Amino acid sequence: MPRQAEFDRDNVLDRATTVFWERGYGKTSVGDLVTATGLQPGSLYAAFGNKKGLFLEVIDRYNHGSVGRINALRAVPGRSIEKLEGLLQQLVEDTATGKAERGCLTVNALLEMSAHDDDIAARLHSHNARLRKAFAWLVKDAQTEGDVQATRDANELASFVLNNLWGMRVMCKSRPDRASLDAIVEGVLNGLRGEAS
Amino acid sequence: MPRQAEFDRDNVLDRATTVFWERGYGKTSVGDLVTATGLQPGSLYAAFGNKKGLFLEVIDRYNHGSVGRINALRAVPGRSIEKLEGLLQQLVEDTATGKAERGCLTVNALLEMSAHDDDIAARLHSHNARLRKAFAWLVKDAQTEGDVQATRDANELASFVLNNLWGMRVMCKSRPDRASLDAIVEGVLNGLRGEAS
DNA sequence: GTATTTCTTGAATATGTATTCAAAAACTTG
DNA sequence: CAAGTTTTTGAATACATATTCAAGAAATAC
Repeated sequence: MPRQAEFDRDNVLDRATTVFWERGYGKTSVGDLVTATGLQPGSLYAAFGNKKGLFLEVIDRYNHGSVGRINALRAVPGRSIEKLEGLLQQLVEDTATGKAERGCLTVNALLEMSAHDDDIAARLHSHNARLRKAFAWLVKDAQTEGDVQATRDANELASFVLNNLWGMRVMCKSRPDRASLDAIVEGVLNGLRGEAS
Repeated sequence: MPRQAEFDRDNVLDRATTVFWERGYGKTSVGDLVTATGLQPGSLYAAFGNKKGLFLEVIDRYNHGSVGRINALRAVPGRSIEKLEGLLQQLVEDTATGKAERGCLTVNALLEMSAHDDDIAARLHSHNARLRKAFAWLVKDAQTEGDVQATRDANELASFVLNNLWGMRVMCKSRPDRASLDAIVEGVLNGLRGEAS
């Protein structure tokens, strides 16, 4: 068993993630990936097949991380509605300070690629389904704790939450004022609590 | 005053809009625009400067239409909250049936281009400001009609509405189920009505 | 130390792109 | 009809791109 690869796959994927995140799929050239990862074209293609293969692995990792963070949050002690609120407020904070200006890799990729590449679209759809399921569990927790109306389906409420998260992933591109972002969080919480009309 | 241009500028812009909307800015080649508009490269460049100039004119027109529709809605008789609900439900309908799969040209462009081109980014930001202002007027109407809590700023509530519209412009790419979309509308209306915690 | 297998290198390939420009065509005015 | 001006044409330009591949380098096994 001679000579093993020199590079660290995780490290390469991290660097590739940054580039794809900042530039998008289409505007990221293989040359950009070569300089960012330190791998020559030949090595990149040997390891990941092609640009698309590398991208698929990047978004898989990204989604795995996102879903993992939600699930980890569930395990932490505390009221679930406050965890949800904390999540939203963290995004507000990052958006208001410009830290979240790159947006969400998944959302960016969905808008850029879903109409052009069925493989990438399918992957992103399954990622979204997984993320929504994770949120649905958190919402369900909040329902049993009495902080969210229990009469409505947790999956659908999770869609409402996700809808606002994604909206903010759009809004972050135009540097919104904090008051508006706070109003969004308030709106989401009111919507979850909501009395039927 | 010799020879006037043969093509109809509005017609050309309409066709260009369709192409940019379906393919995005980056994946739309000048060749695509040539076949879609029927104009040869030279004529296109004479009329619009370059690809970016044409795109800017396209998104200007698009925003003008969006804002115009909201303002026109205000002039129609009826309760403003019902107009808002109708707007949301129309988007739900189009999203559920796949008619809105192209998403929103402005949102698509914002995510694709804002990090890459300052001119386009600036234009889109001012478009967004105009759209939010139009929504704020509609929300303000609903406040004076007593259907939306009057204690909160109309601009901020408009941001909450817009946030959900934009979320749906992301969601439409993954063909969401109707129940989730309905839940979003319900959540928005609850959020607007909202009792302070 | 040698043989063997794998990784690495980076130039070459083939394709696609935005943009320009000189020549031809077409319309208007006198 | 003739002169003048502008539009239209489409091939040429200059550049960027994803991917391949043959040669060289490096590590293991015996």
